[in-house]
Amino acid sequence: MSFIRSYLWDTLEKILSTFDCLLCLFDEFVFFCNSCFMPELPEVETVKVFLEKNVINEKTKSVKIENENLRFVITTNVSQILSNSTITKILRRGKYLLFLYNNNFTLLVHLGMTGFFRIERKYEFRKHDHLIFNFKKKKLIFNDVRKFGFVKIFNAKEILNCSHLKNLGPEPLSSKFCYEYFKNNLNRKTNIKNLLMNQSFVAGLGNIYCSEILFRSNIKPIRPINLIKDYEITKIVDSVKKILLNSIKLGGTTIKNFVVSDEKIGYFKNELMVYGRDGMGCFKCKNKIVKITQSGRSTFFCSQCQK
DNA sequence: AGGGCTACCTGTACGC
DNA sequence: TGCGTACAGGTAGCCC
Repeated sequence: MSFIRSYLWDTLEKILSTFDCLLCLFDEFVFFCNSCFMPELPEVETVKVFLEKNVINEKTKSVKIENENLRFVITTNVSQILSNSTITKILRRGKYLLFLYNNNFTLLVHLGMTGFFRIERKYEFRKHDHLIFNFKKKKLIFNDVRKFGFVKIFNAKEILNCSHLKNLGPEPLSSKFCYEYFKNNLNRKTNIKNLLMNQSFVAGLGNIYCSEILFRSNIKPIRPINLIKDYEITKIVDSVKKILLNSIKLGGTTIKNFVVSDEKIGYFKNELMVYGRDGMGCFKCKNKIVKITQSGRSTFFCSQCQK
């Protein structure tokens, strides 16, 4: 009996300590989760919310550059400019993050394919750490395995006119992205998937969401845009907004499940209807999902449901 | 002018 | 087991 009691107690203690440990690492788990997938608009928005909670009004004591060789070399003036300044606001534009500082400088951040942030009280080096922001009681670390991401410093006045931001199309969740805007921009010679992927047409959509949006709209990704009917424009605009909003919402809820249940799956993986499902049955008609290559990128669709 | 292609990068999966 | 190769994708920059 005492053996059983002791065994149960040990087990309970183990479970509790694991749970406690998981809770402590909650913020890190959030970004491991993100790092499993390419950051598109909803993921960048989730990162933005995380940063708002953790680094707003925190004075940056110093910035250490562990490795300056990202997509663009990190200039040494980044650490000089940001030391002893305070982040007052975090903004998102498309897939870009903007850190606004109280000294009229703005740090432009792109997560690339695998970039993510984590917060630590005591810094522990991990492979592919590139940048460490030292605050009074914590550290913000930028890690990027494939180095497609970058950080660049700009004067606040120049930032909106920089080459990365000046040609970006409207935010898909804004009222600017609507039927009229879509209709007035169909004078390009391309197909619907490439149009949605084009950041100058609409900012923030990536390869995964484009496949999903077109499945929801019942439109084949290779369709030339001059053959898109008016009612289909409405359908696409609607799908863009619904899918993005749903994904942002899920980003905030199922991560908790991820932590508690320790399932090593991304939060929107369960929601994917076509992406990565080639050879498998369509959820609507059971027909096999097809994978093709468009402009060097994989596209997934159902030839039965999408015309 | 603008559309299309490719390099960049590294971990992972797979075949031999 | 171990090696080689293909693949994944966001963006800039080049080419046509």
